[in-house]
Amino acid sequence: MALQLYDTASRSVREFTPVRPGAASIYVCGPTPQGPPHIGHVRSALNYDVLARWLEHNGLHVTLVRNVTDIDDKILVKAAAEGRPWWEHSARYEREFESAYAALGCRPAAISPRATGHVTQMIELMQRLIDKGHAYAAEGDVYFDVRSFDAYGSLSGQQLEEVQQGESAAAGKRDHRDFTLWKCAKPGEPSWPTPWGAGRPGWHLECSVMASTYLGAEFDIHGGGLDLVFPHHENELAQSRAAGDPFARLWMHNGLVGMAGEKMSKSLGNVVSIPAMLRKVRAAELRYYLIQPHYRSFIEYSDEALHEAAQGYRRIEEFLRRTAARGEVTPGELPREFVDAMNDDLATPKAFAVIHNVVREGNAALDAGDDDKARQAAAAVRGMTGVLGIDPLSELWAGTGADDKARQALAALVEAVLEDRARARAVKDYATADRLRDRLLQAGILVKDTPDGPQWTVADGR
RNA sequence: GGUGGAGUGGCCGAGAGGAUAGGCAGCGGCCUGCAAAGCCGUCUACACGGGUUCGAGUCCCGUCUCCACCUCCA
Repeated sequence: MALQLYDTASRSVREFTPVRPGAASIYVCGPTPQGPPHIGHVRSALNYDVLARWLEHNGLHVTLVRNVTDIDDKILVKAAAEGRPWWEHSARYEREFESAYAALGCRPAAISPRATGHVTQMIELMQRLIDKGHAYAAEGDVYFDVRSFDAYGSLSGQQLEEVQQGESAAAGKRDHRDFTLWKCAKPGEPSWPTPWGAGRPGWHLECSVMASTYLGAEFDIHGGGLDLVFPHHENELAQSRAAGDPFARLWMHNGLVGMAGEKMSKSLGNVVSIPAMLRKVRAAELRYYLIQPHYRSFIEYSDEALHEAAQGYRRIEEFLRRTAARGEVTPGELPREFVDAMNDDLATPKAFAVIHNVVREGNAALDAGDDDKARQAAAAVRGMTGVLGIDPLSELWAGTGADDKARQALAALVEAVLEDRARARAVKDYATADRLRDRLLQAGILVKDTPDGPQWTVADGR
């Protein structure tokens, strides 16, 4: 079965067929870095990271572009309030987004272009739209004429007549639903020269321009959060199509993350920061939590659910560690059911069920002493978790490598204590054995006896 | 007012006309010096009211509740 994806525009699941055979081009709406990222932003990035990994696993050369809208009203307002330049403000939070993505194993995009670096292309697009009668300049602003484009509303299913008052009414607008392509410069605000006067980009224009600059006039997938369908993506689509570009073939929208019945958002202030999350669970566990539910479903954040996810991850991790203790485990082939699940609109919940089934079979094999079967299961688990970016034995999550001198020293000390304990246990001196184990525990070292001898980990206290 | 989506067992979360999802937690058992892990077994479901059908979480109609978007948002 080939990959099927849900397409917002056609409201149906469609087979993915790339514009250019062997390659996949994806444009994802990234952040407007006006403040620190929260888990909703990261969820979005993670969903497309999983998509990209899956496409690559299927042999496609993936080009993923995630933009940064580095100028907008709020950035200007907040920067001014802090008495800092707008570009410093957005650059600072852009770095926070990038590091949050990286912390969760989200691989970098092919490029993360900034809106302000593409003003030349914006001017070109506006000129094309004006030439075709789809846009007009008025009092220094440039607007898109929504009534000139019949398909306006097709992506989101909005009927033009029913759309309520959009952006704040402006003097030069012909119709209150027309949206702003370019904003006239105001005193003290940054601006760039254009044939229609100095100003700065409106929202929407930057994405049309950056998508076509890097991916071409027609590309495979445009993604973003569900809250961007209208008006942002509707407007992008209108601009690009009206200008004559075929634009995205398929539109994907990820579900949002909520708290206490409301969506998490900067404006509501009910956000959970990434560093705060990473004090509760490890990065791989947070990633597991965010990608296990289907990407289109709404996640109602809760500590309990987060910890359950962490438990689930640890179960997989335990199994792999246990098996690896008996011999090297390398990533192997993916079970058919896993492949089918992923091809079915990235059905990660089913994919996770497959992983856990194989883990259980592998654990049973270990208990039965069937190491070959266990190793096979572990190989499959590494393969599956690898594609999802949560392989506990991967370099990314396995912890510091053997090159870490402090860790080596720690290992030597712990092993020495464990040897003493083993001697005590051998003569059934359990009082001494337990005292040694408790001493390690006090130092943060958790010891577990397994059929393969004692295993120790640095307890994370979670 | 318009548009889209959701209500599943203690919790999370799939599925979809005749079903062992999976995880976490609970209970019983095995294993274990203890602990942990693991294995086996097991209890709580499908918002409500009608209807279609031999048979409905699954289809149809109605009701209720919740969420998102139409203002910045991933």
